[in-house]
Amino acid sequence: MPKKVDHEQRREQITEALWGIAASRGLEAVSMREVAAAAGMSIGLVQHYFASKDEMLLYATARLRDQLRERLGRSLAGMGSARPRDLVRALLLAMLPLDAEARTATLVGVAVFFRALNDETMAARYREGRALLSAAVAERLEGLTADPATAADALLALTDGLASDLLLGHLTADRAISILDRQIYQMTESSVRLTE
Amino acid sequence: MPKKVDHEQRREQITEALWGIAASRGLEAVSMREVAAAAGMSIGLVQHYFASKDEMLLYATARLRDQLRERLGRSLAGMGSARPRDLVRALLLAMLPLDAEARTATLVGVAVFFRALNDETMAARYREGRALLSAAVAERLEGLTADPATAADALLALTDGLASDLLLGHLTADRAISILDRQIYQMTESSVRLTE
DNA sequence: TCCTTTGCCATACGATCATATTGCGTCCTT
DNA sequence: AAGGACGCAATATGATCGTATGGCAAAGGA
Repeated sequence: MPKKVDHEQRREQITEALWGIAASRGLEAVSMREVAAAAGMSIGLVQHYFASKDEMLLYATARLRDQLRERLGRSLAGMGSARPRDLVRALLLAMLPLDAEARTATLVGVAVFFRALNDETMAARYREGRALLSAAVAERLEGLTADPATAADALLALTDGLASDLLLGHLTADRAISILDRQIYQMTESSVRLTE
Repeated sequence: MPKKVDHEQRREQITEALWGIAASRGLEAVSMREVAAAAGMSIGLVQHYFASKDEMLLYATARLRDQLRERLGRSLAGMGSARPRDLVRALLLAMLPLDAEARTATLVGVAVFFRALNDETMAARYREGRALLSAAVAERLEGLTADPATAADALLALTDGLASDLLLGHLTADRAISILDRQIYQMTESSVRLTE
């Protein structure tokens, strides 16, 4: 067998170029030519590692999910003994575009969401990930509120909305975090009130 | 002067065709050719009423804002004497994709939001409308909660998130409404508790 | 009645896209 | 060392895009 090249590494390299374009100029600006140029490759090379643009996008979104999982894991790491309420807070904060990396990820995520609206395959994948996320939050709300599943959906919806406002600059980071904190507090607080 | 044609009506007709395409196949599927075909016109005719695609999109988004305003007004009509809490509820419900017309409007709105992420002109327009909306909600929360402006932003963010979940089918209409109701209740209720 | 203005259409143009094709070094295997 | 598989590039192909252009029918003021 001839020259050995790490396919996975190449694919990842291409994917990062793709994310850069998607974050700065939108997913609609992503073309084979642009990606190749951003990755410093020829178009043919990109084609060599991804048979089609769809395959490339599919791979990129799968890696995005991996990255979110990593981010969430990192966020929870080292606070295993914290109160469940703080774990929920960490999870939700990790989903907000509060630093450059998270902003890129969020922008790409929005682009994927947008495409999913007219692509049932992507929509199914999106719903699946969403359900997992909802379950993860609900799990940590167990005992803190009367209806953890509903509370989790509400918190996730709020987080999504806050993320949109942050992306557009309608809210500042401080303000978004403050809103989220207040909400988490109210939800867990009121349940205590209800169950007393 | 020669033949008289209602320009505004033509433009509106074209705009509705554009919305149909944007709602069913995304804003990226909107092209002069597609719009012309959907409106049953020639490409040249569309060009005759909109000098460029950008001008067409600009008009379409402006009309979208008008339509939202109408919808909100309609929703508030006839309940002038209702409790402020119910007015807020009506406002927020009117922003959710709960019927076909609202779904189309929401889809187009998402498409506009998405484009605004990489288009500062559109972003500015979006933020402006958002601020107006936030003020309208906050105004009706006056006296019901400690910090009406923040509460309004929180409710709008939640509504946006719920709308996304509804579009993708992650939440049912009943569930989204229930979450929104609970949130409105908690916000006004808890403030009473805080201010007592 | 004629002529200018307008509504409208058909088509052309250049750019950009995804993708297919072709070719050439280069390295591993035998 | 020879040959085939692979990494990679250059270019061709056909589709689709926004927009420009030229022409024709009709209508209303002169």
